[in-house]
Amino acid sequence: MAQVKNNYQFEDMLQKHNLKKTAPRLRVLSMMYSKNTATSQPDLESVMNDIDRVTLYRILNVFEEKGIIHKVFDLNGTANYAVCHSDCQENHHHDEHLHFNCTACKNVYCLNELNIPKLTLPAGFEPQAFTIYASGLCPKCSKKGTAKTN
Amino acid sequence: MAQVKNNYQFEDMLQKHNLKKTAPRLRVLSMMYSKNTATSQPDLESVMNDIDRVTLYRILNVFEEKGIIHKVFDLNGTANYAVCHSDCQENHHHDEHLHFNCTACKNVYCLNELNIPKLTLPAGFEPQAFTIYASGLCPKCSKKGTAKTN
DNA sequence: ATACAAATGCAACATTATTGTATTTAGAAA
DNA sequence: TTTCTAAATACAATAATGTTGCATTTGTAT
Repeated sequence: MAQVKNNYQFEDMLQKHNLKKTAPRLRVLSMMYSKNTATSQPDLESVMNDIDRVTLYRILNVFEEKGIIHKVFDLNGTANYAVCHSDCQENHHHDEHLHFNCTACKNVYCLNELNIPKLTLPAGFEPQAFTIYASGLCPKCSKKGTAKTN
Repeated sequence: MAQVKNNYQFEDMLQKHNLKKTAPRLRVLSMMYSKNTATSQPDLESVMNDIDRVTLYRILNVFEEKGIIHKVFDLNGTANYAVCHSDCQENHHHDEHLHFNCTACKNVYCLNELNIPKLTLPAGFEPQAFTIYASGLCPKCSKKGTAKTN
């Protein structure tokens, strides 16, 4: 489920990160916290179409720097943005979770719960971060496909 | 090491996929087979700067459709292209390997050898493909960083 | 209430990708 | 070899995405 927060909490978040409480920022926050999937850049732009495109880019950038959201590219290379779970810090993201890209509805899910197995790389490679992408059908779409009715 | 092939083999590859043997296609093939890393779209364009940009896009697209190369987005969302290993077929890629993106030299390595552990997703998710990204230092760059001299 | 830094809005521009069409070319057929 | 045709390339135009600089507005500390 989506993380439910009210406007006061969003204002607190901004204050905590030394960001001014502005209407565009609050709207972006509340939009992203109302969903349990990442939002694509095109979607964000069309939903927030009265906010200047450049402003939106800048809001997303500061939010990412501050560890409020993280950026993830879907299988088409399109930027998607999702709220970070609690333990992200400024300039140090803990987004080593699995990103699931549904091939039907195109939604990107962040599966935080999943623990990523440790991988051993060939000699010489010094990995610092991992991200796993899976594609296929999400619960909603797989249900549709196999359901007797509909 | 890079897979070494000569021009005759490239011509065979094209013929096998019912593609005409043209100079631009052969040049793209030989360029990509000469490297052991993926090539970014910007790099491709600057190296192949006398081939029309649109032609390059179309060549990359058919090669991908035919299973000759695969596209991988690096951590910045930039498209990178790499030759597929043997068992890729038309419209059915087997690129479930690990992509290693070096944070220093920006190169993307396809680590085919590595076997990907099976992951269990939350109920309802029906994964069809996995890709793992790792970022960090590649052998060349990690050596540079720790070397006494240089 | 004022002042100032920060944020927004706007204009211009850069890069990456797509579509349509005329021209050229590879390869098959005569 | 020459001719023919579908395929491939080149070129022009446009769309989508992302960036930079600067003037204006706004949040907030004083």
